[in-house]
Amino acid sequence: MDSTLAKGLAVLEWLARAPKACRVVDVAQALNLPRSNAHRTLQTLVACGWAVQDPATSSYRASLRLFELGALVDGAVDLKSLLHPHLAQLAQATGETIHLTVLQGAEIVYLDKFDSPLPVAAYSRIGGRAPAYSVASGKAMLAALNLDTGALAQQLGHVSGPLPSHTPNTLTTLDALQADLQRTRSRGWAENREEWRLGVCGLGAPVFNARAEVVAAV
Amino acid sequence: MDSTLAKGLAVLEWLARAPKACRVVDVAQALNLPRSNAHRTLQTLVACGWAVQDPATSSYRASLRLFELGALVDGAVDLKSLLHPHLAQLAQATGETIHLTVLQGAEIVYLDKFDSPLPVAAYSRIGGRAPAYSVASGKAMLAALNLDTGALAQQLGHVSGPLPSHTPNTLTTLDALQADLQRTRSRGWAENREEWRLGVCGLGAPVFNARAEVVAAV
DNA sequence: TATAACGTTCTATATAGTAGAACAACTGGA
DNA sequence: TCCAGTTGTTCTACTATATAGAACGTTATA
Repeated sequence: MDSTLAKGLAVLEWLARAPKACRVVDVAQALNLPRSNAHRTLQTLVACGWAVQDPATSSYRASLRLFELGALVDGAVDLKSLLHPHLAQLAQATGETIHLTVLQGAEIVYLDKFDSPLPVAAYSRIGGRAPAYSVASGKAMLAALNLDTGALAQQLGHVSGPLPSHTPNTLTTLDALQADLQRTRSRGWAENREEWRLGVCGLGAPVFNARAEVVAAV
Repeated sequence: MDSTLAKGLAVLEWLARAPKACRVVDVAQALNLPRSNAHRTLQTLVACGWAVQDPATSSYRASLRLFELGALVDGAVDLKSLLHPHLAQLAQATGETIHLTVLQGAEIVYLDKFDSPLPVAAYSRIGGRAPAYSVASGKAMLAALNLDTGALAQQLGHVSGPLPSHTPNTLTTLDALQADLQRTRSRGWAENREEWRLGVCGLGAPVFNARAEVVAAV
């Protein structure tokens, strides 16, 4: 394991997640590095075009390279551009907020989004995450995977005890979740009745690829 | 300069740009690395969550982390703070005055500005406005919008007669403007040859968001 | 004006990555 | 079925390279 590379990636991620430009000391403190070390790592990121340094304040930000390459990541792009017009149509026809998500372990990641013209609290963001077992799209994918309880626990990284509760409606046991996933399979779509955010309900349906594998959800 | 980090970033970029999953030899050949070296770098990327390895073929792909962080860069900060360091760099590299503007109907608004060290008449200030059809950044955005003459007239709030003239060089007819916008599109950038203030020329380029919509100009 | 904080540079040291070989698993022909 | 070639992964000696700490000069702060 290249520790220098790991350190550089950690710095890059820190820069990307920082709400504003970071100075050398900020990075050094956040990642427990000597100042000289953080400085050299940042300079390397700048030299390689992954970060930019403000000449005035000499503070650093993630560059647009991250955004540029992120947009290129295969699968995300294909799926997204493929489904975009269909989702646009769906959004227009229903007037509801439409999400396109993929499953990543215990969480879903929002790939694409169409905001409803109705005034609804925006709790999601493209690139954002949410627990798969508490949102409709996540449950649609979990249901389509058709896992037994052991595999389901592994998928969610669950060891023991109740699942974290986000609202009074959250399903907090694997048994309750499995029953819900069973209903989802027989019904054909997933439901979220304020299990993640109070006041927010949703319907979810899985998206399959040519080999009938779940690749996303709407 | 951390060569290990630079190498790792190069591998990551290669993965992101690759149309399909890459094997160790692919990466090794592409970047002129020993196989063992490429292998360790890829393993580090996987361990840090920036790449995923297909268990079946043992080939590698960029993970969604790039997409996730890229979206963060795009959405978390406003246009001005996002572009500020890049514009600072551009200002320093060129020694010219740099403007960041957005289109508001018939006018552009200056969002950000870097003054040239050269003695140039300061005709603009942040928050100030100028007629879109007479400055380079405005024409860059108008060109990117790709409007027909009717829509262009509406955008500019134009009813009839010649457009207001600011210098002898100002384009005063919609036809002349349309021809200039057509040249702008094919050329890729906009030019202002003393059309707004005598003695002041400029180049303009549009700034697009993730959905390829014009959001600003430089 | 004095002091602290910070960005950057420098250097001795040892850690950590490098390159090459070796091994095992797999592929495709003959 | 056997053999040769390709590839993923592991191992090892070597040294190049990142590290940590101090030092320097500059910029904020009291």
